[in-house]
Amino acid sequence: MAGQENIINRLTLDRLMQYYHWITENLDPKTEGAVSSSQLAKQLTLDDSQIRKDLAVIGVKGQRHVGFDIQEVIDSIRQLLGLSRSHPAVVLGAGRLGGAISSYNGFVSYGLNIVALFDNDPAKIGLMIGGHVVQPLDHLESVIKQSHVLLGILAVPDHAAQESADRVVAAGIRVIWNFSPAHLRLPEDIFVRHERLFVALAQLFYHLNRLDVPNG
Amino acid sequence: MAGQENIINRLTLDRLMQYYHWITENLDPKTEGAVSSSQLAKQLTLDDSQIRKDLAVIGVKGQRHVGFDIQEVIDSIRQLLGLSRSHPAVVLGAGRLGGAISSYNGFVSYGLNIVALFDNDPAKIGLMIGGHVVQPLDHLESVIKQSHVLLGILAVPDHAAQESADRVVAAGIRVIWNFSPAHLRLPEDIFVRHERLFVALAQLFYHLNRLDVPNG
DNA sequence: ATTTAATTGTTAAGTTTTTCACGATTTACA
DNA sequence: TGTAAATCGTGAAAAACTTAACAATTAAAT
Repeated sequence: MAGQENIINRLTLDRLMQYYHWITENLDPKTEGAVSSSQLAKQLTLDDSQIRKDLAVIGVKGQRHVGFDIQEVIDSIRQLLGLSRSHPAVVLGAGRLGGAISSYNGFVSYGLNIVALFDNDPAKIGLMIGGHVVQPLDHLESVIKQSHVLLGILAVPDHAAQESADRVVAAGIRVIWNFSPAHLRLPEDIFVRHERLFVALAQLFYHLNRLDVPNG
Repeated sequence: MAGQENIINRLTLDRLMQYYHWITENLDPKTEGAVSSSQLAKQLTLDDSQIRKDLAVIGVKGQRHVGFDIQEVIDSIRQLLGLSRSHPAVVLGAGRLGGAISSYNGFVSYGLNIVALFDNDPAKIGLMIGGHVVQPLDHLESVIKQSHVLLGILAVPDHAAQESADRVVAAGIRVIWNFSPAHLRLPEDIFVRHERLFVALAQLFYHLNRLDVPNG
């Protein structure tokens, strides 16, 4: 049916973002008109038909013997993700990780707009981190409402994560980017992306341990 | 064949780490003897047979009608990943992210041992960050060799990533945890885990955009 | 004009991962 | 003792995801 749109899955979205990033970093739409799936595949160590499928999902058509129009790929992904718009977000937790997230310009260039940074530690309140004054948690609800914020970024310690999540959801947040190790239990209509950095250690250590074993 | 061991895949390792984390944070082996797969599944929003299969992979047997012995689960995962050992690592990039990684105690408690933090910005060299003095990149090779470091953590900007990776590999690093957005091209025997935080924005923005659409 | 090489679009095949389903046990309890 | 409830272990089914394959087409080269 017309207009019926399937939800694009996580892996495809992640790869589309990678394509966008690589193309905008490495190609100039003015001098280079097209990019082929095999070129992208080689650069990103992926399968070329995977790339053609991903682009088909968002309606980008290639030209045979030529490839995909760079400007069209860029525009389509920008359109799909709203990269030209500003996406307001609040960050909870003004520790080192929260500070890093709040001040990283790479995210800003994609349209992530941190409107406030919160912490409940009196020693941190008032500090300037990455252009943001650290505010007390009391301000959370009013900021979320006034700035119509729908995205919450959690960079709080494990023990505070569930409570923080419940609180931002109650205040109107609908999408959460969770950097805490805690698994959050939230209503089904709240979208959560867990970053779970610590689980990577499992894979890293496992592979390190196998290096010693000759028969590994 | 005896001793033949299949490589445990990424998803299983990640989940095992989650089990370990949840159990050690929430259960006490002394007071609670066993944990059931359905209990874990409920807490982590997973399928219970998934959990039984993951534990079977590492040889942990449960007891019917009881569950899995908590101490045995903990010990087996610690053993598998070498969580009782110290894993020396170097961090490249003493920006906010590199600083956050270097000073996060959560990683330390799993045995990650940051032996040095490097940067090529003269303004940063000599600074104390999370208990580590920032060193110039000239020291990189000697530190890696002297401390027998096999794990390198990259928290450098996009444009410096490939060069940094090549350099640590040349110095003896075999496993890389890459926080830069760049896709690294390295020899096949070097294990790389890409963190690629920015790709999460694709999913977050996509879901945010769909909230507005009533028919989404 | 013909041939060659490159490239898409897409179907089919293959692989991996997750979920389901249920027999076999075991414990608790009436 | 017998019944009910809980739980594992595992094989089969389903779902999700990736890779292979190739006809169709196009541009470039000769």
